[in-house]
Parts: sequence; structure tokens; C-alpha cells
Amino acid sequence: MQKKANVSQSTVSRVFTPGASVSEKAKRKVLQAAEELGYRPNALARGLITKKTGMVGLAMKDIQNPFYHEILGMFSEKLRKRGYTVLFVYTENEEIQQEEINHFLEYNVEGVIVTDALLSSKVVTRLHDNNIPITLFNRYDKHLSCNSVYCDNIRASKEIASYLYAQGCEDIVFITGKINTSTSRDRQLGFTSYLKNKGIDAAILEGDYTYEKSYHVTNEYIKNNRIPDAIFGANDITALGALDALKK
Amino acid sequence: MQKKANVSQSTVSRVFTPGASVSEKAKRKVLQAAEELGYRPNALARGLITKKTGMVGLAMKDIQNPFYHEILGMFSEKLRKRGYTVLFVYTENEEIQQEEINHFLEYNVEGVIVTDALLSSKVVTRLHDNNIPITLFNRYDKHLSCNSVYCDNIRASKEIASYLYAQGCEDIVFITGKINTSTSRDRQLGFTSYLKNKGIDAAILEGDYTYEKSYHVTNEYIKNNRIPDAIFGANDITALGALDALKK
DNA sequence: CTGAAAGCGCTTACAG
DNA sequence: CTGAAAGCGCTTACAG
Repeated sequence: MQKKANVSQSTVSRVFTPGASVSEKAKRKVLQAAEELGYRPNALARGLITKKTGMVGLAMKDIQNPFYHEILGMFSEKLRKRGYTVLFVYTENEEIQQEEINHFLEYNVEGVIVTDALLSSKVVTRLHDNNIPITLFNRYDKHLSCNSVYCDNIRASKEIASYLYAQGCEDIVFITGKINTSTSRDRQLGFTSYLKNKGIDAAILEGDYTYEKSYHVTNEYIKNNRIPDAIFGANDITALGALDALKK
Repeated sequence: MQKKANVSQSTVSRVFTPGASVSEKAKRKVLQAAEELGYRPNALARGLITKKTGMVGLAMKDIQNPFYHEILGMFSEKLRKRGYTVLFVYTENEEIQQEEINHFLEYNVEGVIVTDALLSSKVVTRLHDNNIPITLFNRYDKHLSCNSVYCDNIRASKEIASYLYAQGCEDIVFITGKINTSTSRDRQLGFTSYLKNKGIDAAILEGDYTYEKSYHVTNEYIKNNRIPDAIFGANDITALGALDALKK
């Protein structure tokens, strides 16, 4: 490549480094040669020396919720616009495996994003040791020291409770998601605490964010009780399952 | 690292290369030091020299079809099990952009998989020039020379037509997907050709794989015609849109 | 503005 | 079985 353009390796490098000082003439020569050869700087070599690999690890658990599909699209797009590319890992297991994190480490990702999956503290430590920032999406963990972005589920579910209360509902059911997720816990907490204040004890059915489970538990419930005034599901999938059980 | 284990760089490398000849003793020393230091071989450096980066590029177009979410999970899992990690790109645009392919090239992916997106022939050439195999999933293109895996949509839709015919349906509608996709074209072809043989002309409504469009066209259709005996949508989303239009 | 040299962390012949 | 050396394709001081 540098032969073709008749300049040094350094100059080639400068042409592809925004803000580096190169003469217009050298730039033209290099760009033209690059065009002819189909040359592109090797990201691996660059990453090796600069320690900036331009990659971000994204881990996501395999579930049916289409919401996360959308999320994946957003992350991918926004990251690309900022010059990052995503190294993607689907985790089948509940906790993100050491093996999967190892991939992130080996490729020197500049950060990792975890959505809808759990992290063992060992894994977090490992990442920290390598100075790789990690952020949790839509969940948090008091015991883990990492950034996280999530919504105020407690407040939101209080609002839902308040709405239902205002409608005059009294016989109310809450169907949980996976009980070890902060999202489900918070929604339950906000919901029930509001109602308790008003003297209402919501019935709690244990779900796990799947359609099937939710269908099943509401089915069982309505067999033995009268149809409640309202059911609040921990997420959309849960609500769908309950809805279909009621229809039947 | 090699200092800690008191061996040469070469030996360290051999320990992490399956099948290389290292003594048990050296292996133990290295593994132990690695454990203490949290050492992992740098995949970038390795990729740079071996030309095997262990990465596969996966491009997917941003659509609502949950089917592709599942597909993504499968690809990701299977690839990981074979030692590959996936470099993921969501494409918003119809055709996969040069820019996005450049990413794949810069990182020296060992192959690229394209699902639900179009490829310009320029991009294919570019990839070919770099000896990067590319495979299309669930679509094909006569003009492009690349591998592809897809189902026999023509035959499948013939079978659907034959089923409807056997049920005695005569007034039949087909709602297309995006007309420039092989999937939609083949489904239409198989479906209508079978029916034409039986003397039935199916009405064709042009959709684009979205729920909204499908809802709209069937709505318009039933305003001006009587309700058909059967509607065949080019995919699930299309069928859903039609279904809801009918319900109303 | 430009080039020669060193170095990023690995692998791979080559000797021993 | 093991180590020294060269090299993968880049970037980055250092001189000029």
C-alpha cells in the first residue's frame, strides 16, 4: 500500500487518523491508492496498539419479549453512529457465563452492556480488573458496583395501582415476573404498597415472565376464586397470558 | 506473564494452542500463572497473525418480525459453540450500506451472514475480493454469487393453495410482502399458479410485511368487495394485520 | 509535513 | 519439548 502511494507507513496512518497533519498532496496520493487497492486500515492492528478496539460487548438473554429485540436495534444503531461495533452474545443460561465474558475480555471490548440477564459478582470483578466499564440495562443490583439505567418501576406501578383504585377496583391480582429480577420486585412493591395503604390486599400469583406460566396461574386462580376486578401483570407477556386465560 | 511462569513467550503460546507440544510441567506453570494474573490470550494479536479472527459478521434488517429475533439467537448460539463470536450490525436501510460492510472488512471477519436485508452487488464483490464467504439466509438472488439457505416457498405455498382449494374456497386473496424479496415473490408464485390451474384467479393485494400496511389493504379491499373465503398473507405479520382488519 | 524505528501481543518456522 | 527471532499491520514519539 505505502509502495503504491509512494509514501511511508506513517503517512498512510496519518491519512486515516482524523486530525493528523498530512499535506493535501500526500493525502490525495494515499486515498487514491487506497481506492484502487480496496485498502482499509486493519482494525485489529490498530486496536492492538491503541487499546481502542472500537468494540462494545452486548449480552442479552434469550427470551420471547419483543421489547428486547427493539432495544438491540437501538443499541446497535446508536453505537454504530458513535463509531463502535457490537460484539454480540446471547446467553441461554440465567447467569452470564464466565466463558461468554471471556470472549469480551479476549477481544478487548471497550465496555459491556447487559440487558435482561444476570451477572455474577465474580464476572463483574473480572471486568473491573480489566478496566472495562459495564452497564446494566433495565435492571440493577445493589450488591454489584456497576452503572445501570432503568425506569422507576416502583413509582410507575404505584400510578397503575392508583388508577385502578380510582376506577373502583377492589379485588385485584398481581402476577409477578421472575422473582429474582429487580424489575418484577419493584413493580410488585410499588403496586401492593399503594393498595395496602388503601386497605386492599392484592393477591399475588407467581409468574416467570413467560406466557405459558402466566396463562396457567391465572387459569388456576379463576377456578378457585371469582374473577377479579383487575389483574396487573409484571410485563406485557404476562398480561397476554392472563388475558387469554380469561378469554377462555 | 512469561516472567511469572518463567518460560518463554513461545511456550505460553503453545499452552493456549490446542495440540501444540508442551510438557505437562510447563503447562501447569503457565496455567497457574495465568490463573493468578487473570491472563487471557489477546484475540486481536492472535487474529492479526493467524488471519483467523474468530469473528463472523451478522447483518439483519430492523423489522418487527419476531422470527428474526429467534434466528439471531440460534445463529449466535451455534456460532459460539463452534468458537466464533458475532459482530452484529442492524441495518436500517433497505440495502446494506457500504459503511457497514466496511466494518466487517476492517475487523477481518471470517464470514458474513445476511438475514432479511438486501445486498448490492458492489458489496458482494468487495467481500469476495477479500475472500470473505457470505451467505444469505432466507432469501436468494440469482444475480449474486453467494451461498444461501432458504425454504422452498413455491412448493409450500402450493400446498397451502391446495389445502384451501380442497376446503372449497373460491374467492381467495393473497397479500404480498415486500415485492422485491424472493420470499414474497415465491410465495405468490406458488400460490397463484396452483389456483390458476384450478381456474381460480386470486386477488393480489400489495403489502410490505408490515402489520399496518396489511391492515390497511385488507380494510380497503373488504370495503369494495365481499369478504373472501380465504386470505393468505405473505408472512405472519401480514396475516395478523389482515385478521385484525377483518375483526373490525 | 514526513520517515525510520520501536513496539502492541501474539504465532510460527528454525535450531537445538 | 523449548527459546530466540522475525513478522502480522498498525501507531506514536523522535528527529529532521
